[in-house]
Amino acid sequence: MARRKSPTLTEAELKLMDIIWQKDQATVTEVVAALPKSDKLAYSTVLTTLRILERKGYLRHQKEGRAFVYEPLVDRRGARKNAMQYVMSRFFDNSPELLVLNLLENGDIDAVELERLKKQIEESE
Amino acid sequence: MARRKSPTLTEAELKLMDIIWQKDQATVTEVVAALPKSDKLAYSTVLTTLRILERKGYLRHQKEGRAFVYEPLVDRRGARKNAMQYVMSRFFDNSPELLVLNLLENGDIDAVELERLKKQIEESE
DNA sequence: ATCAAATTATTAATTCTTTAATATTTTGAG
DNA sequence: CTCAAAATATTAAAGAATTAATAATTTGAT
Repeated sequence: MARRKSPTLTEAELKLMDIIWQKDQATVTEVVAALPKSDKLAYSTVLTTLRILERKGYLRHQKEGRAFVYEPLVDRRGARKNAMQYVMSRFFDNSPELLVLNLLENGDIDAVELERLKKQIEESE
Repeated sequence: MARRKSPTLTEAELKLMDIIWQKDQATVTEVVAALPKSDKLAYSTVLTTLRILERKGYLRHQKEGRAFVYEPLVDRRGARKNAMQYVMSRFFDNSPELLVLNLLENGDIDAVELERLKKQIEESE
């Protein structure tokens, strides 16, 4: 038997999604151009990965003029939610409270941020 | 060229880590026995995956009596931290505050939990 | 000391990911 | 209409993950 599809976006996939989110929509050529020169990819590489993203339901494309224009079906907000949902279910027993508690315990949030958070909580009540 | 190693624990890996965390340490046979009958795995499958986990630095083993006993090098707390670190860096611009804000906005945390959280924040100040 | 049971090691098949070379198709320019 | 450039499609190689069959080794019991 073989492995299951990755439940979350992989590194390479995420890099391309970042570009498309930032530009709203993009052709293959535009994505290639937008890659940081530190890690350029071949046109065909980008095309293949965009296809995978389409198969996974993160993108769709339509012919516009001569080229395919890719646009997100899942926006950044949605991807964030997916990622959090996964981590929450697999590491934090589906408890957002436990997750936040862990952040607090690990000292990942400094005093200033804590104050701001408290205010945010009060507002959202 | 080829893909990079998964930065986080994969599904199959996580399932086995869950068992070992829960038991503190375990032989291959014990892990196999502890698998839920809904998704049993062959002895050799478990062995292979434990080897991978060892290669990744999540486990180590030592011969104890006749069998290898595997024990965690990364505990649940550490794995949680790894997972959060990854999500935070890749989806939340390294901002734990942004992450928590998203949880609040998405309504993932109910009123009772919010109260409790506020108290926790006050305590940790 | 030998044998069978338990355990580990080897090997392998399948799928996904990542990368990219090359082939084919489309289309704008002349 | 023809041709070259641009774009897409095909193909593929190699690493990683997932699963497992089978081979080799170890060891406790008799």
